[in-house]
Amino acid sequence: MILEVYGADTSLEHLVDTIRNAIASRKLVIILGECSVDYIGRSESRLSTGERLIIIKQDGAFLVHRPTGHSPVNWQPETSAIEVKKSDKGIEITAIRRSPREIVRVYLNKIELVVISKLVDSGEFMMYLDEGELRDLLMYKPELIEDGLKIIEKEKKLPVGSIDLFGFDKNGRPVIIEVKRITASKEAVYQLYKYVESYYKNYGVKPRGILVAPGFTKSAIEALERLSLEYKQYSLQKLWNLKKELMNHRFKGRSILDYL
Amino acid sequence: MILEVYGADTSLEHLVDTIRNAIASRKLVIILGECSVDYIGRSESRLSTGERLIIIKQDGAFLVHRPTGHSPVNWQPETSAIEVKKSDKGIEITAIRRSPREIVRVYLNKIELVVISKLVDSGEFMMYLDEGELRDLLMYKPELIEDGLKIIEKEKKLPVGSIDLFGFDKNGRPVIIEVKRITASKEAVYQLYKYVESYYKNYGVKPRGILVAPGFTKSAIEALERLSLEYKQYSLQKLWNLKKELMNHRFKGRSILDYL
DNA sequence: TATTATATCTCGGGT
DNA sequence: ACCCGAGGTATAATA
Repeated sequence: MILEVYGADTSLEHLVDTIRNAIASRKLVIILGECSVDYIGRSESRLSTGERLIIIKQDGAFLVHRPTGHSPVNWQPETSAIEVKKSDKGIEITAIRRSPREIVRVYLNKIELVVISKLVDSGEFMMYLDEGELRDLLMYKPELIEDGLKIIEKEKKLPVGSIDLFGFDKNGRPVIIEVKRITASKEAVYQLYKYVESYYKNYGVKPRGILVAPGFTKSAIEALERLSLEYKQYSLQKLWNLKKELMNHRFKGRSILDYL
Repeated sequence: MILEVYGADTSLEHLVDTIRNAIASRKLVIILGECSVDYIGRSESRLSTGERLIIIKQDGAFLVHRPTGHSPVNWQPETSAIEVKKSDKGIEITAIRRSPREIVRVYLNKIELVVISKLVDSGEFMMYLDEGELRDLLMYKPELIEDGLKIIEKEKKLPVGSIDLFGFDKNGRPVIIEVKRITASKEAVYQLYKYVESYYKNYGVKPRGILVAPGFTKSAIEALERLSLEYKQYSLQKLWNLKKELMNHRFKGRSILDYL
């Protein structure tokens, strides 16, 4: 790992050069120092002086972090240019984004530490049980929602959007299913309602609408009852177990999950 | 600014102690090193080995950053405990959150740099022209939406949520206004529709619904027409000028904006 | 490029 | 503690 560390004793000129070169050669830059920050773009903001952590990532992502909180106070998700220049008081860094047109400018008046590095990271990131996977698992085992339910399509397109799962119940009545992976709020209910109405308008048959989630807010249940919609709670644990089971059942060397 | 810097030559035992103490005394910890990361909580993820930047903030916020991208690959917005222990290969850091129950565990097998600091940041952050401010400006100058419009209430509560602006047009017909500060999509239309329907049910009078935004997606305009709703485009620049104007008109030493 | 839906969304404000 | 809505949301998928 490349690693250079500069302290408060380094000359500003040298720091400016160092940071410029680091950005040009797509290195990671970490700065600890006192600064104020201006932002102009989709909105406008101004942050007065304080001690902060500034990070310029190897792809130009730009972050200004205060000492607390998960989120950066100012940032630039992707930059078209990052300008570094010496000002009379310290160093000015400007991170520019082309579309939407946005500018973050940091006025550093005290620099305590600059770290330059180059991280090598080819690690694989795997996330389990996102909404799509839940939907696929429920499609594979619709009896978890209701006995006799047959799912015939996922992500069925309607004029107003696409339905998570679509099928027919044991009486042959069409069923529209909306899946959520966290507690469903009334927003989810309106989403489902929208699909049910749209289906009704398009096909002339009133379908059942079922909201499937690990939990429901009170107002969601009220809305469901008011709109004559149904809901079914599922256990994340059960689906997780189902997934593990399916991962062990392989077909032609691939997990069954790949075929859903 | 407190500042301690430790390189790869520091003993693991000493690093463990240093990091533990830093966390206990609510300091900022920055680590550069090679690690893998596990996460279990609202979802589950696994990240295999690679070089990363780990940040533990003064309030316990925990971030693992890869060399690219705005967002951390793993994180904990707030922690109830952070445990640091020496393992056979390196250092293991576990960030625990109580509610929702979540755990992020980092297995560091190479540590290149540890920085401990304490940032002092009492700077004030001001964001201009968020949705609330736009709404207040439109309330002050409703003719920007329509001539003869009178706004009588903001954030009017309805069973299904609260209306941004409520008033009456020049013919005395009630008007429900939904304000967006970015291009409005069909979601915004459904939100407005929900309010219009709810008002109709509650008061027995069909109100007009106007979506006010700097722009509209094609499907938003389709939905508006289908649902007999109206829309009005505003110029962010115009509102920005109005704001600057109001900032200069002061009353009892305070900006007029404070009274809206 | 624009639009849509999701997110371990986060965060703040309300009840 | 839950619920709700806004966000400079970011991000990935899709048309």
